[in-house]
Amino acid sequence: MEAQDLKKAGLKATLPRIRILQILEESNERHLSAEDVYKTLLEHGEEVGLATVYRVLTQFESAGLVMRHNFDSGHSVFELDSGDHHDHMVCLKTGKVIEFQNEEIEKLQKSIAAEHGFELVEHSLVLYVKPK
Amino acid sequence: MEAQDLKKAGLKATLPRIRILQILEESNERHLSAEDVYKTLLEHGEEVGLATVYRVLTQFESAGLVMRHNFDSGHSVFELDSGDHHDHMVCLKTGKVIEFQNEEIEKLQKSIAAEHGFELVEHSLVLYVKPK
DNA sequence: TTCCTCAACGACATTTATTCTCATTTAAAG
DNA sequence: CTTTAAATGAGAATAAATGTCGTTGAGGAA
Repeated sequence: MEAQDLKKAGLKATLPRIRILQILEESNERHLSAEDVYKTLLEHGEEVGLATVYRVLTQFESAGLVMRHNFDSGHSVFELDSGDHHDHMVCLKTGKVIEFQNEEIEKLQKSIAAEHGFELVEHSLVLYVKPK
Repeated sequence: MEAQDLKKAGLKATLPRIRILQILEESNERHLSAEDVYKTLLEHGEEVGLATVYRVLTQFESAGLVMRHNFDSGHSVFELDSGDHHDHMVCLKTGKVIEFQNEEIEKLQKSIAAEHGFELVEHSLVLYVKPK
């Protein structure tokens, strides 16, 4: 039923878009770079250009289907936007990414922004951790 | 007295390093990209290569003299490490960067990491805000 | 279903941020 | 002042991402 999701998001249901959406859904990793997606397409024998992957991921971001993260790696990674907001913890040893939620931190952020006369639009919180 | 700071950090006190340190200290902006530093050098008529600017900033980071941030802009910015830890708030309208500290958020982060069996090494928290 | 049109695509050139290479220069120890 | 390893400048090289442009195809119209 992916084609419908695309139409709802205002995007024509083209083959590259459907395939990329599938990869994001079915991948073991929740966080994929454009290159990751591209390589997976190639492995599946799909004929999709790298430029298209970048274009489509950016469109998905605008459409609210995926979220883009810039951890400290110098390139973007994307994950399906499941609606539930969460932050990330990256293990410096293994590179593993763990997601977490904390209502209290969210509240504090809003009040900090407000204290400075701003409204919080979004935020990025990444904890870099190592095994104890 | 910058030369001494460099020696203390284990770096030879070369002209490019001294100049770059000065620029970081004297700039109006606390957060400068490598390009920003390079342009400032050119304006001052200094003959320093761009590659050197990148090298020196990376060395400064390793030596703990500066901190590197990767906001959402696709390139790194650097600020002098004054020792006092703080997080950042970026205004989406003006691009202005405001610094803040919040002890409570810090504590929560540590306990979240601990809950997952990790030790917090460092973190990156950026609030993207707009004027109210 | 077939046709038509514009959005989307693939291939590849280009840009941007950054790093690498290597011949030359320089800080600072002797 | 000499020596020498470390640092530098110039420019080539790389990686991530975007732009260009001729071709293709999704999906509404006929």
